Amino acid sequence: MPADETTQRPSPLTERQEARRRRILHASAQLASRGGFDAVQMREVAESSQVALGTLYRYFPSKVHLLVATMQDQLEHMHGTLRKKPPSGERPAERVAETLMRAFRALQREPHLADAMVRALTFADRSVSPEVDQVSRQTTAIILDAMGLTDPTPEQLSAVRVIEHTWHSALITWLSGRASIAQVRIDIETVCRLIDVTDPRRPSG
Amino acid sequence: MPADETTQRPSPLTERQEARRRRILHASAQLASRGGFDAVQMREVAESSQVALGTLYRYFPSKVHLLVATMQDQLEHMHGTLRKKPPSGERPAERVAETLMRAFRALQREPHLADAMVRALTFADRSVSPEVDQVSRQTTAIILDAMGLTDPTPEQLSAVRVIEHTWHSALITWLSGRASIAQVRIDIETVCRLIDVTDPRRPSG
DNA sequence: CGCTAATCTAGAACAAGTTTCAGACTTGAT
DNA sequence: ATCAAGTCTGAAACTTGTTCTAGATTAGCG
Repeated sequence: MPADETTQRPSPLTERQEARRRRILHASAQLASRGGFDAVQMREVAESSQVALGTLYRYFPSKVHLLVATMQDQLEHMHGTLRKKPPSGERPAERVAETLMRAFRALQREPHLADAMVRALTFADRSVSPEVDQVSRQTTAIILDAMGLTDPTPEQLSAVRVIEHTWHSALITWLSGRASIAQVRIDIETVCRLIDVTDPRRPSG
Repeated sequence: MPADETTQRPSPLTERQEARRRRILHASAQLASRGGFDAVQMREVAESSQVALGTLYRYFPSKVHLLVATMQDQLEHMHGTLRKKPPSGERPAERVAETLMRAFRALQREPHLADAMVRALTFADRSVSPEVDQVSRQTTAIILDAMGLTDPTPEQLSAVRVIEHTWHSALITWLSGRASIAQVRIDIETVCRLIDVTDPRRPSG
């Protein structure tokens, strides 16, 4: 597969560039933690990461790109954390619900950061598709991990996609104050039933 | 229930005010149809609806408010259209999937308008909660209509919420070019299986 | 009709995302 | 060490959402 402009691998960064990138992502997460999406102001990110505004834009071509990259960063971290303590439920549906609720609790500890990342993710337009896709793949991996599957059927993949849809949208309703934590939990548990329905070992699946 | 500031009924508008409001919503939908969220620029909306910018902001306190109101408007219209030709499937799950696919086809005819409305809806923050809630209630009504239910159980309501989550999020993935029309259809059909699972007439529900 | 409060208009001003540019600094190759 | 190409900086400019102001218009009322 030839590398087109949306797939090309980033040319390797020098040490200083890598350091700049990390400073930027750190500043972004820090500002987001304080006041959510609106508090991440590009001039402030540039200033607190000691980088010129133009440079910030060279690394991340828009605020949404920056916040989606911040999310990638946090997700990787979370996937690592989740791996250490695998979910304890017996049935796959239980394990997935447990995993998502654990992630949800982590987000509740930094609601502003969650706000910034999730809003950026759903507001992203086509120019951010590759990055958003990457986040989606990572999320899929987390869910499949929890299910204990390495070789899902197309039906199961569809169920996983629906779970991801529900996860994102439920987060948004919670973040905008239209749903309680309890309601998010119920919705997650409800959608996880699809895992049972699409389990090929089930007779009626 | 006392009317607080978020619930208070709007004082009745004069005829000219009603006309202004309609002109604004019309201009908003028109610009959105051309170029989506970005093409709805407040100065342009004001100009093409022959209203001063300040007046536009008096009617709709932000661009997101305006677009969510535009969505309310379109949804009402769609609910009316859908009522005329009720879905033909036998099982509730089929009828809901059919209804949503019909709505989806309508959106495909105006993808830019869909983009503007859906992006506004998911980007809306707490200040728009009442309006977004209204849209959500309207969507719930459409789905319950299709199910043929007037008295849903809490479990069924949860399934409906999950269907709405999937609907919004699947639309977003389609609008941002990350999912095909076929994939949206599959996701809708998949999530609609929850209707069977939560049907109280089923033994294992 | 004539008054008062509310509403509307035009336009300036402000805020934050984004772009641009000239000049200084790094990097990599020779 | 030196040169060319690429990168970074600081600052200004531009765009679009939002706010503000002063004056004109309108609506409701006696």
